[in-house]
Amino acid sequence: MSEDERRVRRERLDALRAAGTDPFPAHVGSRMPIAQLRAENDPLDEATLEAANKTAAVCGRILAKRSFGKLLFLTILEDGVRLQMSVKKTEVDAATFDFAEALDIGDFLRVEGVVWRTRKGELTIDARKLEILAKALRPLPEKWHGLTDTEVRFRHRYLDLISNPESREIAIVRSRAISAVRAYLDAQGFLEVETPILQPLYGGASARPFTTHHNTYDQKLYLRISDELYLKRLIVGGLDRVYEVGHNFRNEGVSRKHNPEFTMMECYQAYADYRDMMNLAEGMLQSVAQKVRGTLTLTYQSVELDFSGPWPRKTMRDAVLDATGIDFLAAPDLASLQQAMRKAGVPCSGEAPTWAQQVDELFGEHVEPKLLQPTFITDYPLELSPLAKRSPTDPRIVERFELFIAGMEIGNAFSELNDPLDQRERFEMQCHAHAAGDEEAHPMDEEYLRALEHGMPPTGGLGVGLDRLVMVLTGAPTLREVVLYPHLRPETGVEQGEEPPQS
RNA sequence: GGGCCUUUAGCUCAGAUGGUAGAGCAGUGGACUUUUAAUCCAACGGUCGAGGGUUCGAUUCCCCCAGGGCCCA
Repeated sequence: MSEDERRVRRERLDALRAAGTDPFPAHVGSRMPIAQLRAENDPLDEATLEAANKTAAVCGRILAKRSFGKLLFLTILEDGVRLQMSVKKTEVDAATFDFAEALDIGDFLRVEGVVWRTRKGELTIDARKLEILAKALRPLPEKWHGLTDTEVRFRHRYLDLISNPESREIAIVRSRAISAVRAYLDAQGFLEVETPILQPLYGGASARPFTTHHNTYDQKLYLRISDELYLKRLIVGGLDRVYEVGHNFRNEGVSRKHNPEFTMMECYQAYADYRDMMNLAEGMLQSVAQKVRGTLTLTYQSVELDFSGPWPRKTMRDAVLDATGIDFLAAPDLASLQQAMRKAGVPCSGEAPTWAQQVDELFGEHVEPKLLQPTFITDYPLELSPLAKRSPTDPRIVERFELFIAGMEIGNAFSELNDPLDQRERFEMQCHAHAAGDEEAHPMDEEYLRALEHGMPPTGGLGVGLDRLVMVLTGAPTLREVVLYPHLRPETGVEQGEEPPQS
């Protein structure tokens, strides 16, 4: 019969209980964070520490154990910082030494002891008193190679966070970045609000929704695909600067840049337009980069990104024209645009059903991947933007921009359409598109129209994809790296609540 | 959804033109008071992702399914 590690650990847990020690005590004695202990003692040399003979107590999880018979070294980890501890047979009683020897990698403990420095110069706490804080029944991933299996890293993110400091760093940067976004908006007088995630009607973006059901009301509900329409109703209500940070849900596949649920910041500002939103976006992202990375020069996949402004602003027409030689405004319908593409030698999938979608495809294929430096692309075809205000100079386009960084759409903004009659027409256009097979087309929203009919001031709105922003800030190659729990298919053949054999 | 790759011990990985498999780390026993990927000795550890087919025999070849990755839509 082979040794089963979980059984061995379980037996040790039982032995602790049998000896009257709670392996999961409720209270933790006084302690000093390891980071603080290091900060105070790292500058001190061996002789100084020996003369000081300082006592301290720290807590942490055991990462490694090196035994020398009468001397034991353990490496513990607390809040991302490591510390070596020693247990000497000559300095503790026999029971404490045996207890230390029976500790497993992964266990949490509290140690009180004397701070010293080894011959090799390692700051170490020499135990006088040891207490277990929590027993681990499973081992940690391998100490040298760590955990690399992507699937395990995502399914058991806690192991990833322990094993891979880069993953921990991403989680920390993410949190700080989102805090920095909030701080920036708060400082600009924006009010953070919360709007429904469960909505009777979805809207504010082109996407298919998830559906769910409310039992007691026997009501069909959608998980929101954006916050937009509810936030703009608050503008109607006189909350002139509002924002929300939250999850949106879009019923679509997973890719390097997509997860079915993702985090978005949306903000709306009364008496502003999309130009104001450009300034806001630029200022916000510069502030975030400076705060969390301490610089306006970032490196993404070995490309240096310069966040110092002003960021280039280019119309979609010019961007497509420069990349392909095609002026889509001079080819104002699908047939002439596709003819222009053939003439320019640009491959045409022939799948785009409308002029605007052909423009979108051209842009997505030939322009977007090349937009590495922060760039605002402005003036989108009206059909692609049913909630944006028409350009006063060209009725075919709207006052909208998207912000691109590292070849990804990071932000989307427009001068919000506040003409209820125009908005109704746009919804009707969307309904026709839906009837013609565009499943992502926007549904009619009478409640929203009603709010607009009461009057909405000129308003600028901005959405920023925070997951992608964190990708840019951390250099992460995929969105899954910056989402702690990315969407995965259900695992097959999972061991369910398996009990180790009882002794 | 399509193409390619991948799934072997708890972890990181080898491997056989078909004869049921190895290493390092972890774990176990032993030695060891300055290690930090500790070292040394010994024993232990596997439904080779699931199912089916071909075969005397499949983890290996074929089919199919599932998970994961990359690229494409």
